[in-house]
Amino acid sequence: MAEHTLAAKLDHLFGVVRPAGGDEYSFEQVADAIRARGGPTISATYLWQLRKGLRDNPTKRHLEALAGFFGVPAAYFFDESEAERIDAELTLLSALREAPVRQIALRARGLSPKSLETISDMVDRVRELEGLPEPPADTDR
Amino acid sequence: MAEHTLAAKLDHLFGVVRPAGGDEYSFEQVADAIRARGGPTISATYLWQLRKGLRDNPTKRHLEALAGFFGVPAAYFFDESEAERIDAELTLLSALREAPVRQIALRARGLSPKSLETISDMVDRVRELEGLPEPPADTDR
DNA sequence: CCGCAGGATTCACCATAGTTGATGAGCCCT
DNA sequence: AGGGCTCATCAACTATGGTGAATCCTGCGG
Repeated sequence: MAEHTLAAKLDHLFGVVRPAGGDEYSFEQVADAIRARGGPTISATYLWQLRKGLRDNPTKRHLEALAGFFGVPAAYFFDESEAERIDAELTLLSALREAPVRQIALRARGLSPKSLETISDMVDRVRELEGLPEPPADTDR
Repeated sequence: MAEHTLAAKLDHLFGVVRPAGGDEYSFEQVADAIRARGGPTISATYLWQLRKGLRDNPTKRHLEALAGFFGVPAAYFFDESEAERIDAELTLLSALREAPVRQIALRARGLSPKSLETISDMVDRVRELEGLPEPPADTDR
């Protein structure tokens, strides 16, 4: 199930870390974003090849760029245990990449259970009102 | 002092991890040892180039092989500050382990900016009501 | 139905990661 | 004082990592 090939990991990342809206990043988008971050050039085609497993064995610089973009340490692509640890946090991590969400999470800490529940309900309600799909499952635990 | 180029790191490893006797491994010895361990082929010349900095940017497999031989995690060869920064982020996440907070963060994703702001305000208000101190600073940025 | 806009594939090609082979400087024998 | 070893360095060459342009899909507006 949990293939620990590079392709599988990348595929997983694509699935989990998404742009604000909802659908996965396109290869093109990722390529552009990486260039924009000051990373090395990387072609959309190549990203596709890596994800599909047609190419494994990218260079150090490209690994750095990928790790940087997806917000994981480079070790994610190497170490198995590290990868697992991070996987547990990943959905939450990508959610927290958006500043406002982050803001809310940080400040919600320490509130009484009752208040938290109220807020949680409110979020769900708004979600419903805005016609959003079911949220991704909490992978942890 | 601590150059954090790949070359410097490799050089350091050569200096520090030595065979039983005393003197450094030769490039040839390392190349052979890596092949013997079932790793990919790697030429002595190439090792030299890497150590001298004439080549940086090796492939994933070669990085794995080097890390394996010298007994360090592959992450060793990547930028430390970046890794630390991301690790800090991940640690922050485990601070947010409390299920309800987590729940809120996950489901707040994708909401309109306006809604997010409203919720954020609400959280602050409740926080105030419950007499909680100023929230912890956002370590990002 | 038609076109067309954006994305996934495909594939031939180019740049460079990585190799092979040669050169020469030390070092140890005898 | 010179042959034979080992090793670092250099200079072509090769293999493969990585790219760009063309092609195939798919959904969508007219």
